[in-house]
Amino acid sequence: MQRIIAHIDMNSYFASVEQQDNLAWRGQPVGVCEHLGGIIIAASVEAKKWGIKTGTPVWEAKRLYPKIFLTPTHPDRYRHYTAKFLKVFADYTDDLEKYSIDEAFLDITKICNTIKNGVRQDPFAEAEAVVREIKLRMKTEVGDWLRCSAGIGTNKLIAKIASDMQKPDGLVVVRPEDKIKLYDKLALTDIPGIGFRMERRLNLLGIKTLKDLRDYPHSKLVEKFGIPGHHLHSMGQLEGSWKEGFIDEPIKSIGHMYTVAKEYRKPGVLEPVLYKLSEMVGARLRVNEMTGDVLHVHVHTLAKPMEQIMGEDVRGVSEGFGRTYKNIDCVGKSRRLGYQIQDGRDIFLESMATLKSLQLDTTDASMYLVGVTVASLQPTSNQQSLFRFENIKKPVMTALDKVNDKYGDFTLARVPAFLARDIIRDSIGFGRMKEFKSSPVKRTFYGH
DNA sequence: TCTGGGGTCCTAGGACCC
DNA sequence: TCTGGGGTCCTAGGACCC
Repeated sequence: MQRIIAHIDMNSYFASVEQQDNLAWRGQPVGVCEHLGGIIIAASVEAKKWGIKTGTPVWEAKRLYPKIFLTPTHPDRYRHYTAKFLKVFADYTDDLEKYSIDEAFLDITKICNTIKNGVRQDPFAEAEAVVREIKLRMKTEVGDWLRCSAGIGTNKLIAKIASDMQKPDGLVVVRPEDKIKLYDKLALTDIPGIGFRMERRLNLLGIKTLKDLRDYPHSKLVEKFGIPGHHLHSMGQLEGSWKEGFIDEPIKSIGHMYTVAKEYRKPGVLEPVLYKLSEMVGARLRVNEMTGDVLHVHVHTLAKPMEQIMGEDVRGVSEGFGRTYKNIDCVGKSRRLGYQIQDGRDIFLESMATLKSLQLDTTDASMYLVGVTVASLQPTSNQQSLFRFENIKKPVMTALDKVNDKYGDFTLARVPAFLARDIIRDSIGFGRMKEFKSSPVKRTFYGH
């Protein structure tokens, strides 16, 4: 049987959902951002025509198109539509992999290899018909303003590359005999898995194009790169990505991070931020019915001036939004706790201990990002007795989760007394969304 | 005016055990 | 008292993805 994989990728997803739910914004430039001092994280098709794209600073977007509609993210709504389109996909195959919030792989091998009236059908023609039907159903059943681009190929790598070739609302079929043509069209970094750093390392070996990579000896790649050398080889052959197979993989870690806005960068700001992040992580652990025993805390400091890294090895230069970032100092520390953790308060106390052990100079106002992650997760169903004081804690947590689920995060919270003042006055900048709109629910905190 | 926040995988090197 | 090598676990951090 000819293996057939489809990759379906939503176009300008967050921005399209905002337009789907807001008629006045349809056909207009819309930008989604975390806060007005940050960057555009999703731009509508109309905004893209004005040169506004993911990664554009908000101030620049306003300069490019002053009347742009700006909105904060609405993760719940994006998840709502994702669940809807995954349900449509599930009508066509059991081998379905949600790859991210806006894209999925479908193994449609079975329904594409059919025999009608004794005649074997062309599996690629069948696949194209199936995906056209899916695209139509997306418009009628999921959201009439939502569009997606699809790619069809013999493996996940080709399907993903194909879906990227025609946007928006595209459909590209790559038959086995078309594979050779891809080598003339694609750059190294068009291959998912090859980024800025890997491209540079390949360039140093004289590998400048995808053809070069295809023709480079497998054994030499392994010699230079180890295990990733095997992945590079199969990417070069367009034979499959580093991840093949359709597995519903369990969640391995849950974390939150937050960038402290410039005007809030002052000594002592990290603790209340860490507290809020810890409670958010705890709430998600409870929703997912997971606990973990590894805690990771990390802090990023301000980017170094470019002149300081001139001539240095470019380690630490990171990529994103098609741009290369300046050097960023990151410190992080993981710790195995020796017990299972779930309660946000416990997470906070442990992460405070970790933060202290990092011995950062907290008078340094340049610290700007703090994150906390719980890893090495396992489902609570596997555990017998979870927590000390479970009989007291559980009803409290359940009640808190219920209220916050209905009225929004931190409507009700247990705040350690020494942080209460900072958080009530919102002197940490965690509530900058109020630049967009005021919350309909009065936020209430009580000391603990 | 000047860069988000959520993840996964992999490696290197140290600790520790046999 | 001194020494070998293999295996495993742990942590820090880089690279990459959307």
